[in-house]
Amino acid sequence: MGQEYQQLGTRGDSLPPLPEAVTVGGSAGIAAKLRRAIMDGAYGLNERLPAERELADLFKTSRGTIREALRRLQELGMVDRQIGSGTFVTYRQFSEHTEIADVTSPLELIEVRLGIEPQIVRLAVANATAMDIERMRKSLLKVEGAAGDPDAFSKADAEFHLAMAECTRNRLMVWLYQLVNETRSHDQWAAMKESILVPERIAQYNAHHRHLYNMIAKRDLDSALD
Amino acid sequence: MGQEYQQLGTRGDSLPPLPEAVTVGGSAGIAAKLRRAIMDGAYGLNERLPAERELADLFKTSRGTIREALRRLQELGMVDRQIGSGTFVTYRQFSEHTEIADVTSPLELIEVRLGIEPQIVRLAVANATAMDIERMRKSLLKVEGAAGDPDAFSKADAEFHLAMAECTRNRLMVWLYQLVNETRSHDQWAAMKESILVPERIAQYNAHHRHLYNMIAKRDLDSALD
DNA sequence: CAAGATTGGTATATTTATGGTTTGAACCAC
DNA sequence: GTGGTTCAAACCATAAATATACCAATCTTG
Repeated sequence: MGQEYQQLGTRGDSLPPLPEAVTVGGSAGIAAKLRRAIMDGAYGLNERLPAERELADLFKTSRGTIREALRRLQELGMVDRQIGSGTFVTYRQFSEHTEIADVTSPLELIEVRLGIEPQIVRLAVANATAMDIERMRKSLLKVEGAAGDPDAFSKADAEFHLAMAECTRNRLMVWLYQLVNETRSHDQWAAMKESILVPERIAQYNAHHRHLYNMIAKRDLDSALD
Repeated sequence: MGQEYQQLGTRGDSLPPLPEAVTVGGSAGIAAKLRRAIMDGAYGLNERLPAERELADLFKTSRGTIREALRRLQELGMVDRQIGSGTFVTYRQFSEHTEIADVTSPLELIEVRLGIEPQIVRLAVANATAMDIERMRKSLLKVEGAAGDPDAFSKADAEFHLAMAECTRNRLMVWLYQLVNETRSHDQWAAMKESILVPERIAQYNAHHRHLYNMIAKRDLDSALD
């Protein structure tokens, strides 16, 4: 039984001499190595670590020791373990630059959306092809079919409006609208979704959707912008 | 499944002998590979992916695993699946500013700009602070001073409209408008600039600018949207 | 238009992989 | 000796992957 971690006097680790001092052996040392690996990004957020038995083989130690090391990481909140699945990283590297989506309030999103959509309708009425309208029709059916599930509705709703944006045949417009949709998928909006998308509101939206579709399909601009 | 974490050296106390290991097996790995393929353009927009049974054969896995992977892609909004037809890509590569800018025509840019600006004016009238208006005034003076130089005028014009966008106090709106401005700085637009920005047209624009400024400064919505 | 083929959707049972737990032995520092 | 740690092996509970069959919508072909 090679007990290689007993050389307390000598630092076997070739990493720069950290003030944390000598690399200890056993579960503590393994925990430190794994922690370092996670913080260095070797394992990203939500990624799975090797199974306990594999780690035991890799570190030439027993599974019990690996479990002890993982238990420490779990107490540190760096990993989450799930029976039957594996051990997953929950540590988030703080490299994130603040995305616009993270600082956009639902009100700002609605303001932009309301501002863009009338122009989308105008251009859609003018430029939509038969294929565009067909795609829009399918999206309409899908969103109407998802009226019972707020989550599915939200997704289908985004798809419908995107299909409408594509009717403009304006790539920049499609791109802008897609960005708005992406923003919509973030935290604050997701939190509001449940409370906003009550059946009554969904019914209103669906009526509006069908109205928009009919007007674009019939090329009736004045009515669509009511 | 079969991922062999190669045993490196048998150094007793080595650096973390951790597996490179991004290759998570199972559905997660399959999903990652497919996602990569789509984002690399191997499958374009609205293109059909191989059938589930084919993919299962390709990846040497079961259909259930393929379905799980596709389900993840669907949740990411990258694919759409239709019974009897297949799985289709809904992901658009236009996520980088540079790419969309290169394929946007001046007409598309104008369409978007005309669509956004009325809403910007509305929100600006409602939300502008004294400081915002002061900044807008300075930009107005600068753009009026650059009337003789098409290049300087174009730059100052963008600055003026950005100042107006900032009057909305809507970060998403400002962000969108910045993107529009960035797009405007590219080749096709630059080529047209010389021919479009004749003195007469510049005078028209400047009159419009001053009108917008006055209306926002006076909080006069109806008049601004004439 | 009708029939067969193709495709995604669903269900079920089996196998495999993984973390959780227990037990017992060996070793070490105190 | 005592307590703590490590090692080793076995077993359990859960989840994922596999394998198979069938259904429903769609497409293709005659």
